This record gives sequence, C-alpha cells and structure tokens, in this order.
Amino acid sequence: MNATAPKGRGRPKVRPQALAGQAPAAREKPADKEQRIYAAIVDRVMEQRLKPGTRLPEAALCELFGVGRTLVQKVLQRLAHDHIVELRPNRSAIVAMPSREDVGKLFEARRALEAAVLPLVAAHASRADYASLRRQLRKERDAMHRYAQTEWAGLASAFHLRLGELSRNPMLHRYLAEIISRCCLVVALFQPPGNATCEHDEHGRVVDCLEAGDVAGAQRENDRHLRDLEAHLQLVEEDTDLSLADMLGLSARS
Amino acid sequence: MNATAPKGRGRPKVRPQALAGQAPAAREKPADKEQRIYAAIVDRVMEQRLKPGTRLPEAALCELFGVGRTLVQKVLQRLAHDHIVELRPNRSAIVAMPSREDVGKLFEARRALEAAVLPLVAAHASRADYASLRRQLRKERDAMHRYAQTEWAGLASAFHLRLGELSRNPMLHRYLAEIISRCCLVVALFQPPGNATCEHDEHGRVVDCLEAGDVAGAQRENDRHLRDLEAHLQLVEEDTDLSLADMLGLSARS
DNA sequence: CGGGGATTTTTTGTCGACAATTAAAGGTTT
DNA sequence: AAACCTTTAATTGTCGACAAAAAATCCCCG
Repeated sequence: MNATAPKGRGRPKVRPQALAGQAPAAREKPADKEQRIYAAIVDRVMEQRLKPGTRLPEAALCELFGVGRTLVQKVLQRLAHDHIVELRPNRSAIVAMPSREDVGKLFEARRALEAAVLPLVAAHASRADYASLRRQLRKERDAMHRYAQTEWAGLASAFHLRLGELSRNPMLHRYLAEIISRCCLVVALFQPPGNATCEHDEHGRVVDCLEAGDVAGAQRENDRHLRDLEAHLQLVEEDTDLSLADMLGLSARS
Repeated sequence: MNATAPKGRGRPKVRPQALAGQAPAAREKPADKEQRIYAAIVDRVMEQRLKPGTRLPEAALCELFGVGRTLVQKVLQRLAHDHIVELRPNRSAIVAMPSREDVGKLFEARRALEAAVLPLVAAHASRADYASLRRQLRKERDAMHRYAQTEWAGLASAFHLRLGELSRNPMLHRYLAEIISRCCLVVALFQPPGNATCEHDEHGRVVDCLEAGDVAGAQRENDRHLRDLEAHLQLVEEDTDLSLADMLGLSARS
C-alpha cells in the first residue's frame, strides 16, 4: 500500500507511486488537462501498474497532476462510468475490482462485440491498416520475449482496441474499449504475473483471416482466442486463491 | 423556448417546462436523488417531452429538483456520458442533438447489439417474461390507437430496452439502453410527430420467433425492423428540412 | 495479547462566493 | 429594416472553507 511512512497518531496519506512524475503542463485547456489525467490513469491500469483495489484519493491526484479537486472529481466520475474506477460514498475511489460474476458476463459481451466489429473491420481496413496491425504484433512479440509484463499487457490489449478503431463505428469502438479495459482488470486480478494472456499466434491468425476477406474465419479464431483466455483464467483461478489474498493485502475491500 | 417572460434588459432565465413539478423528496440519500433526477430527464427525453437542443441550465435544475449544483453537475456529466445531453464549455447543457453522420453509425451499432442480445434472450427468457412482453405490446398498441405520441414513443423504445434486460448481460443491456436513447433523439429530431416509429406487428413477430426458439428468425425480423426504421428516417428527412428549422427555432445551436 | 475506545488525521461531499464567459434585450447607426 | 454596439443578467467553472465520514494509530483494560 502506497501510504506514507507511519509517523504517529492519525491516518497516513495515500499516494499511488505508479502515478508519480506527472508534470503539469503550463497553460493547458481544462479539457486537455482532463483528458491527460484520464489517459494517464487508464494507461497505468491497462499496463497493470495500477492494480485493482489501489486507492486514488482526490488530494493525491490534485498534487500529482497539479490540478484542483473539481477537475479530479470529474475525471474520477468519468473513470467510474467506464468501470475503470469504483466510487464509494465518503470513501476514496479505488481502481475497480471485478467480481467473479462479472467475468463471464464481460467475456460474453466481449465476444459479441468483437464478433460485431470484425465484419466492419474487414469492410473498412486498408492495406496500410493491416501493415500497421502487423507492426503492432511484432512489438507485442518483442515485449513478450523481454518479459516486460506491463508493456506487453498494454500491447496485447491494444491489438483488440485497434480492431475497435478499425470498425469505424465510434459507439462499438467505445464499448469495446470499455470491455477490454475491464478485462484487463480481470486479468490483473485473477492471473499471476508472467502468464501469457494473449499469445502472438492468435492475433496473427485473426489478422490473416481478415486480410484474406474471411470474416467468418476471423470471427471463429477470435472467438476461440477469447474463450481460451477466459478458460485460462478459470483454470488459474483455483491455484491463485492464496496469492489472491496476498495480492489484495488484508482487506483492500473491507 | 422556455425562457421567462421578457422583463427588460438582460438575459432571460431558461426554465424547461417539461421538467416542472419535480417535488423534492424529504430525507433522501444523495445517490437516490441523483438517480431520480437522472431518470426524470431520461424519461422525458425518451417520451420526446424534452426535445433535442433544449437547454438545461444548472440553476434551473437546482430549483426544479431542489438540490445543489454539485449534484446537478454530476447528473449532467452522467447524462453526457450516456450521450443524452451535450455539455459545452461555458455554455448550458442541452439535450443532445445527433448529427446526420451519427444516424447510420447508431443504427449499425444497434443492429449489432440487438443481434447479439437476441440469442441470450432466447436462452434466458421464461414463459412469464414472454407474457410480460406481450402485455407490453398491448399497451404499446393501445397508446398508438390513442395517438398518445409521447407515451407511445416511450413504450416503443421500452420493448427494445426490455430485450436488453432479458439478455441478463448487464454490459450489453447498458450499451443497448444508451443506443436506444440516442435513437430516440434521432427520431425526435428527424421525424415529425405523428409518424409511426415502431409498428406493432414488427415487435410481435420478433417475440413470436423468440418464443418459438427461432433465434435466426428473430434476428432477421428485428434486423429488418431496424433497417425499416432507419430507411423511414431517411425518406422523411428530405421532407422535413423546413419543419426541422421550425423545430429548432432560430438557432438552438449558434 | 487482543479488543475496544479515544485521538488524530485524511478524505469526501457540499456550499457559497467570485470571476469569466455567454446570451438576450434595448438602443444607435447605416 | 438590418447590423452593430452597449447594457444587463444568466450561467458556468473554480476555489476555499467547513462539516461529516472514514481510516489509522495509540493507549488502556481485562
């Protein structure tokens, strides 16, 4: 827990280290500030630098980002709408902690959304888009070989996010982005570091099918990939009950 | 425009009449207040009592609902997040005005979501659920026969919302709810009063197929229904350009 | 040693105030 | 009559202050 060192009586301050080093930009529009703060938090959640249950007090965010409480509250509400963060009355915001009941529903929704997105990708993606996707896959594979867990977790998700972008449907893109963020939280919570979440070949096979115009094939590969991912979580879940308690500390959710 | 009567120099207040009569409840939890205000606004948008472009000043909402600005701002942000309302820097919130580019994307997303939801409905719905759906269809038909436009607009949407509920997937349900609200705004903006938006038979046919376990049939019927609805908007669109200017007043969007 | 209570501090929710921005009305000029 | 300017008032964004709730620590007692 990133609380300050105990100094005596009273409640110690909470300052999440993962967000350190956010220099405020001079003369920035409020909307840009808001977006910068939002993105900083989302990125660290996606990269698993901010773990589920981590406290995000307003005052800490104000200091770290050099902004007032009004803006911080706005960002936190926004993050809560996207289920990245949980807000609780009279208590500090925390990085969201998906429940076990959420997991199946999230994957169900994700399969539906990705199945919906793939035909649109096939309809809209250019050769340059596919080339860019393959570059992304290479970066992903490199990160996996370097065992750079946080980088790779971000990149693995980024592939799926990119599919949402390529659908050219802003609504589906946004919903998929939300679902993927939430799946990242699930992975961060229920799977120990070091385990493969998305294997390189799976993404490559989806892209192969798309590029060949085989939408049904891409949907099948992707569906299988997502089901594998979900099943992998279920398998690991039994073994990680003890490490889960470790991960959460005594009572991140008393 | 629901501005107060002109009294001389100065800017008149804006007080949307559609929201009148919101008595504040005594001793209500903040979260309940928030939800009450949110629901009141959403309902009136869905029933087309609050038209796209209608201004919703914070002070007016504070008075009408008997709450402070903090809560109002929170609700407005939430409504903006759901695309019911648009927030603009230094200007009052307005009921959202979908652009023409939005329309196609909305319907595309809606078709995808409803297609995803229908198999889940078929998997989960009980006989009681179908009976309830049919009761809803009867209410819808009654409202249509009474030419109760606002009631019927609400009920027509309610059918689709109910499908989202019956999917038992909270994420898909929420996304569909948002899309349907936004489609209501599209209808309110682009289609004159009195035109049928959802015909009774179409909903009935979807329910028939579902109850018979014919998911593909339900998807086909529903897809056709949504495509008809969209096409209907496009047809009417050419004829309503003048009434659109009427509807918006001189410059609801200067 | 463990539990409970008191104390201290942190943190959130809310309000009022103020300044900046915006919108509408009235008056003036072309 | 239309365009422009001035005046007036509404409205939003933000901050500081305060009270309530919550969390952590310390102390005391059994």
